[in-house]
Amino acid sequence: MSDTCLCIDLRTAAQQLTRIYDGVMAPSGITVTQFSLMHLIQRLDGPSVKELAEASQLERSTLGRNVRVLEKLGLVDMKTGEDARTRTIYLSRKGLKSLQRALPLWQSAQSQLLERLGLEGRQQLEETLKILTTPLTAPTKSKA
Amino acid sequence: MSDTCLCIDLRTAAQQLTRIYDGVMAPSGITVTQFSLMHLIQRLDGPSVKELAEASQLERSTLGRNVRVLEKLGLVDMKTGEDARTRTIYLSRKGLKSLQRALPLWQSAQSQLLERLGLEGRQQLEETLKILTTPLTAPTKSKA
DNA sequence: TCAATATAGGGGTATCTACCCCAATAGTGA
DNA sequence: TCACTATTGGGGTAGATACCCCTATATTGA
Repeated sequence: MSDTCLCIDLRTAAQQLTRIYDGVMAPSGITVTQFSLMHLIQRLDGPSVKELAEASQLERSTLGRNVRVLEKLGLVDMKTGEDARTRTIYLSRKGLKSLQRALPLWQSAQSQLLERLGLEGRQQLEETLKILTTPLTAPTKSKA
Repeated sequence: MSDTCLCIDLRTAAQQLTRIYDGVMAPSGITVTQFSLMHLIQRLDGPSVKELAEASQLERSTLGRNVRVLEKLGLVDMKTGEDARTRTIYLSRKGLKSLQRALPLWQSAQSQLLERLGLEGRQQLEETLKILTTPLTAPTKSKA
């Protein structure tokens, strides 16, 4: 049992969970990945690529490409910010509608799963993920 | 707190964990993804693409492409099976050496994390992932 | 036997992801 | 002011992933 790779196990579970959410959200026309990104865009209210990347914990270039997909789908718009280097990202009208259409579907999947987990299970999961994503080789207390 | 998407949380954690493993395993020259695939190839002792895909829970085409990367790196070889439609996959000498070089590194990362989790945490995680990846029941599909 | 069906791989295409590097722009210090 | 540095996006490249569909090869049934 302990010979299966924690990392691969977690990744596989995440992929399966993605498929579950995507299945539920299919009628909305957007995936859970897109949904969460759009949700974040709405929250941050016109973030730059860098800000959105940090908030989503994705590489700037990765995030940039993901946003471009949304842009191609007409779900978000971008315009140059005051700082001419930056590009601010915001939902288009169509994007907002998609987000609103997707919200109850996401809610449905999310709440079913939360219910399954129970409050304790949810907290345990959160704690466990924190433990697993804390960098290794930190030479215990005090820095190098 | 419960407003963060379980799916995205899990995926993000898996990505971070992948980076952790990859960091530890870097000296071996292979990633944790490649490691686990090669490990599986060794275990299954010359699997077909389909068999390896099932064992790794990946799409056939996905798995095929992943194997091709390993092949390009000279880590695995393939040859046509008795059934001329199939291609059997096995580690090359170089692949075996890489795997052996990587094993203690993987072991190191894995055991450190397992220790952090504790036996109970490990079992809880396993249970939680099972819960999260069990398909949802059809949400009373009333058309539309 | 041989046509109909099923299976195995793989290509086309697309998304998500990351790393490295470059150009444009902003900020800073002499 | 102006050269140096830092920041922001984005391109190049590449891996991992999935879906759809095609070809080659079995398998099966009439």
